[in-house]
Amino acid sequence: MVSITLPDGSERDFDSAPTGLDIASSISKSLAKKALAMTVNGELRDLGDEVGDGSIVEIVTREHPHALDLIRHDTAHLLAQAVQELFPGTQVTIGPNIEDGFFYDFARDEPFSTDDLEKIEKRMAQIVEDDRSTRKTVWARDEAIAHFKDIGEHYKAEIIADLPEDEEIKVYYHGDWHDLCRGPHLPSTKHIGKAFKLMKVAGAYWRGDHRNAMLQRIYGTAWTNEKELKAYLTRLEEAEKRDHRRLGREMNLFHLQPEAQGSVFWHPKGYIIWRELETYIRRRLDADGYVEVKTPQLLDSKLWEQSGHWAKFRENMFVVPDEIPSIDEDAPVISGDAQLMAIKPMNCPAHVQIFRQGIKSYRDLPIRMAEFGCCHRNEPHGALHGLMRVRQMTQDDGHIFCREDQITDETSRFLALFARVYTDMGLTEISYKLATRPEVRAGEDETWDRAEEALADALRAADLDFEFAEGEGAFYGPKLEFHLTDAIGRTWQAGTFQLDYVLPERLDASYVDQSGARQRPVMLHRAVFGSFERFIGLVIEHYAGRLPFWLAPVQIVVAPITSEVNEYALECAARFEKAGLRVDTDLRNEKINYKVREHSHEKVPVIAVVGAREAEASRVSLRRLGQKEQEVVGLDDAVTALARDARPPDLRSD
RNA sequence: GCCGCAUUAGCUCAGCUGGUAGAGCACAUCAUUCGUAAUGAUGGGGUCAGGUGUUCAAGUCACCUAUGCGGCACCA
Repeated sequence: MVSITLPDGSERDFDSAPTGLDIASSISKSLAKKALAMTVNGELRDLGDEVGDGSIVEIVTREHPHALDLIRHDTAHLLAQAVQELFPGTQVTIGPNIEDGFFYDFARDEPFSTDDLEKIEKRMAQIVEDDRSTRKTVWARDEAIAHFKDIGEHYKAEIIADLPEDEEIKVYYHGDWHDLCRGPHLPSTKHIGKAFKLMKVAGAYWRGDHRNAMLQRIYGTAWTNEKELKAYLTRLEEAEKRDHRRLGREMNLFHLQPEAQGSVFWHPKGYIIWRELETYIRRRLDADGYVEVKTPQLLDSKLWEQSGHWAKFRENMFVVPDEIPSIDEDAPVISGDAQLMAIKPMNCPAHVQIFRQGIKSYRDLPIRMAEFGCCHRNEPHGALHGLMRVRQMTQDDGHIFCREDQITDETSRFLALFARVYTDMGLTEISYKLATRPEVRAGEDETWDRAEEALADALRAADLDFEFAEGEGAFYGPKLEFHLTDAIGRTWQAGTFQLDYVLPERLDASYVDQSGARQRPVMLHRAVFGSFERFIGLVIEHYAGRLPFWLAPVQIVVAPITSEVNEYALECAARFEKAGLRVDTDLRNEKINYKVREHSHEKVPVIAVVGAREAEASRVSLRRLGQKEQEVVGLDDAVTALARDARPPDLRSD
């Protein structure tokens, strides 16, 4: 007798160990039909698995939270199956689920075209129609390796060979087609449904290593029903509309061009956002005890050799010979024995140079040194992306030189600053990561233990949920990373906080302690925005271009209804401007509908419409972006109210 | 950097199997003075990313280069 407990607490008895399907059938016929898989004591399993006595079993149907993952993974198998039927000789590799879908990597000499995707989709639909049933088999390791080698699936054979010794080697059949897989899977292909779509083809390295062969990755999405699929596709379209590259052009904020790839041309309107952010963060830093500095753009390569950057990042630095180039056309421009300079890719070594001037006492610490430092990094072409990944960037950089016993306080202090700024910006969806020691690193393990623990403690003290990014720390110390997500779902690091014991050593920074002995300070690298470029990109996308009033490049447009009141419109604009507001007037001979439409598209927060009635009574009709209602108020009141609205968040007392 | 795709007017895009460029918006001019998301008419504007080749003939085919896009790798 085998006894099974259902989620509602009821028990069912079977003569012998039942399968999930047996259990579902014992409950109802319709449940057996709908069943996709089951959980046994909380673990997701195949419906065909036998269940032992005393287990708690839940039948998983399409409505179950696990269903979507199952469907997506089955769709990945479906894709692989269709590809191998249509393109014999193609090898399968891996095909995991990802956010909103899945991918599958294939090894094939010919690239897949967009037309191929359509063909593959059709074949996938056919296989679903065929309702091929799933069968799980367990293989002996050697047998499995030999088999996959035999059928020309060398990547699979490699995967099996690398599986842990105790791992069961499961091969799933969907009809005749089979694949190595951990499972579980749906009972048959028909359960996948129709709500899937292949999205794109891309290259990807085998095992994520650029030294390996490049495979062809097909991305797809799958949902439990077609309505969800449609909603997802709509979501993608909407996301595209808030892409900062598109809004940057539409709102005339900035542009990029081939002659300066990866470096931004900031237009007047875009640069207003920059300036507002800069003066804002400068006030925040001043208030938080930072001193601001400015350091050279071009520094001798010797300094970079000493700091360790030359060895690690030489390829990504812009290097300049310190000599006058030859004007003789036949002679090489650079003689070859010139001393090399590098355009700074970061500010830290320069800040250490300032720290090193004079003798520092333990009483001087911490020193919080800030710089809006313009850095250049020769990023690979394929990495460049709008404002998010550029070659010239300005960091809101800062380095805190402190004693080891001050690390915890300084970390907490930074987290508090960070929280204030991001709250002010309206950015709430932040993911926190603690990047720990990489394999290749400097420093003792004990030091790393202390450093990682200090950062983790500070995060916990600030009550922040975070995840570990194992092995992703810098070579000199662990990092806190603060990530934001862009319109198309990619995450970008914005702020960062890094502990560094190495650079002070390499660049010989020291202070004098209470006993008069020289000590190494700890260096904390930190940025709140990260870079102005990326941060502005993220802010634009976060607000879909509808920036908060204080950041809006043009805050008010005064639009007269007829030319009769142009004078009055100019007078209003002058008043707004005098109150420090950024205002435009639109005196064009156009209908008010036209003007409202256009400035709404430009995402101007307030349109002040004036006609004869307003001019008569010294009033303005205010229309806020996205609202139809208007508010007719006296000009004086409008000026006062809008000037109040325009205050940056840190200058508001109410 | 790697794989794939793209590059046509300021923007968004047509242009079938090669016969020598088209729309909408924008812009300019004129008319219109019209109360909250497009007034009408007229007009100007392109060495079809750059280069080389195939061809009687190339926006269209091939190759190279550049840039962009989607991924991958990288990211102090």
